[in-house]
Amino acid sequence: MFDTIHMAYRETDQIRLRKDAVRQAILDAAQRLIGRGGFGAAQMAAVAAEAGIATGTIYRYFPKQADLFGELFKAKSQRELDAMAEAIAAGGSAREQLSRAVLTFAERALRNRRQAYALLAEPVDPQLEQLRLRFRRSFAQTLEQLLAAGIASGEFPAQDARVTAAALVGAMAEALLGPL
Amino acid sequence: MFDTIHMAYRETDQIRLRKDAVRQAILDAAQRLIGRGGFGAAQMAAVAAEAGIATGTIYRYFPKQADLFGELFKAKSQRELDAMAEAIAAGGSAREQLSRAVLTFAERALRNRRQAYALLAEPVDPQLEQLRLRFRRSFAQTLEQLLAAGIASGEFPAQDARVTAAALVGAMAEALLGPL
DNA sequence: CAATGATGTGAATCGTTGTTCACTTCTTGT
DNA sequence: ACAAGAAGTGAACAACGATTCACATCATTG
Repeated sequence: MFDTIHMAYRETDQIRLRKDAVRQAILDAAQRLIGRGGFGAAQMAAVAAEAGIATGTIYRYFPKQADLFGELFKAKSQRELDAMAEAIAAGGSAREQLSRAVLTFAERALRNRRQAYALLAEPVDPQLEQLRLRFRRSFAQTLEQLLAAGIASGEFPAQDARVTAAALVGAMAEALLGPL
Repeated sequence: MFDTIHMAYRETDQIRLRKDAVRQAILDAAQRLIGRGGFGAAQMAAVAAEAGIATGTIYRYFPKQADLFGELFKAKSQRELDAMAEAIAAGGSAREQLSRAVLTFAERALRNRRQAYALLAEPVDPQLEQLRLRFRRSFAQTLEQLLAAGIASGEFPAQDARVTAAALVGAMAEALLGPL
């Protein structure tokens, strides 16, 4: 009885690698579908089919759809935020920085319209909407800093930088809504 | 056989009045619920309960939920559009007109926040989203005319009035999103 | 190979709302 | 009172996609 105890199974590197690959395959599949048809096209069954696995398998890696979407949403939004920050970091006058920031945002959105629409305006469930709001605030804060610097240096007239920043974010989004 | 033919029933004024009252009661009930919790709180069953009638009765008056919502959406949005037009019609310089237009919009939104959120940003089904887009365009067109006049008179610098108008609409909406 | 424990599966289930419809109730004209 | 037709009812239904779960399969170690 006691000599048949088996400490069988523990995760090996081989398995860990495969699991990472599956996880990535799910993310990639979802990304492809979102890139083509927005979040609406990325139903769990469709993602599974695109990834070549069963629906249930997704749930071994992401407890909820919102977790899967959230991870992608964060990654993509963060990339846009970084791109804008980089555009600003390139230096120049506040006016030049602001111009580059807005232009960068718009150009990148127009280069990947479906994704931009998904990130900016597509109806999503509350959990994602929360994320979207947070990122909008991040964009606004980035612009707000820039504005504040411009105001301090006298390059921009005195104004409420926070409101102006929010207005800029809204203006960019709305002006892009047509083309998207 | 033939002497028992009854031309019974035809709509009388009494009935027409009652039907109008029921229809209005449905609209009022929906408006109250939307004013308290947005479109999401105005499920058909809830509207019926609020109006004191059965769910099915609503469908005697509105074939689809979107028809009910659409009628309210149009009425409310049109009122806001009219208010903005009135603010502009009060005259003055282009700058003054623009200032009044934006101020009017913001003040009215802040006075009825839940409704403003419902009209501006709450996730809704595609048919309503279409309406929202159309009204956003109407607002933009109103502002665009104003901008064009200001540019023609040399009061505003030369610019693409259409883009600026869309940006203004977006800026107003986004800047209000925080308070809402 | 056997035992163990994990991962993979996908059909069935669940939850949520809008919508329907067979039936009841009411109104009208004879 | 009665027949005809309309309005009112609300429980049942439909649609849709996320989520579950009992089962199959695979990997690991003694």
